[in-house]
Amino acid sequence: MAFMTLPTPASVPSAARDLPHPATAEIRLEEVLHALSDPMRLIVVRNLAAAATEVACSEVPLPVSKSTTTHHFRVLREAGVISQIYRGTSKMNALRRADLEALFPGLLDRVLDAAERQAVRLGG
Amino acid sequence: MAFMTLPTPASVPSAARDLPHPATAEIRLEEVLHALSDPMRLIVVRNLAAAATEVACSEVPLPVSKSTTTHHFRVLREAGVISQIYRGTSKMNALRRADLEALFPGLLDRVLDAAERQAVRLGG
DNA sequence: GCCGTACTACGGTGTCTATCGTAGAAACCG
DNA sequence: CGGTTTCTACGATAGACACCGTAGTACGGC
Repeated sequence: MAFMTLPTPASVPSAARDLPHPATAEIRLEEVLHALSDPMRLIVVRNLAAAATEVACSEVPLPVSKSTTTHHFRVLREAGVISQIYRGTSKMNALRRADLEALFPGLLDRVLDAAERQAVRLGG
Repeated sequence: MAFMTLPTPASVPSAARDLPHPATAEIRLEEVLHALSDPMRLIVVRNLAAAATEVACSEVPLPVSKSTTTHHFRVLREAGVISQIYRGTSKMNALRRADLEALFPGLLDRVLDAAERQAVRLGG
């Protein structure tokens, strides 16, 4: 079993672990809405929308445990709302803005605006 | 207890059974999104949006039982998405367009458009 | 090689929910 | 009044889900 010390051939990408993302055509409106209907996940999405660059999971403070945070990020990824890639020990997250815009024009922006308005309305 | 046969004074509305609706300020984005994230309820909302007038529960054909249909209409009402009033033996339903538009401008229209696009995309 | 950081997988728990069938209330029609 | 239609309330069930803690993996730095 000599492959254990192989010098990482070109066919093997740098990231050992690949995360499954739905293709754009596989994204379903019901699942997107469900993903966005949880308060914790809405916080995550608003944070990602406000950030200029990609954001690590740990950079989004949620009032739940680490494992629950992981769970919410996975729900968002599996619904097609965010993309995730490993970068070092971190997992970077970004909104799939272009994909969502192509499928559901204006939807994400309206949800973000609605969330902002509600946040202001309820104790800004 | 003479009120049993009172001739319906002005203070008593014609409908004996009153349905609880959330006030506009009580409507929450998370609950609206959750209400819209179910396929059956999305069918209902699209039907109501397409109809010119108010629609009875029985006029929206869903592939589920009668009691399940009742359940879905109640979820939509309690989330603030629709209004319901009894009219004879029927219960009439209508979208709370103005309330939703005031709270979350453009949201409902974007969801309806997204649902339409997805329906076309997935088997016209 | 060892340690710290970041995230995950697993197993468990309590709650919610989508579904059904049955039985029944409320209003209209004859 | 009796029958029909429309919707509901109840009880039950199976599955989903939000949450936790523990244990473990992968990576980077020393």
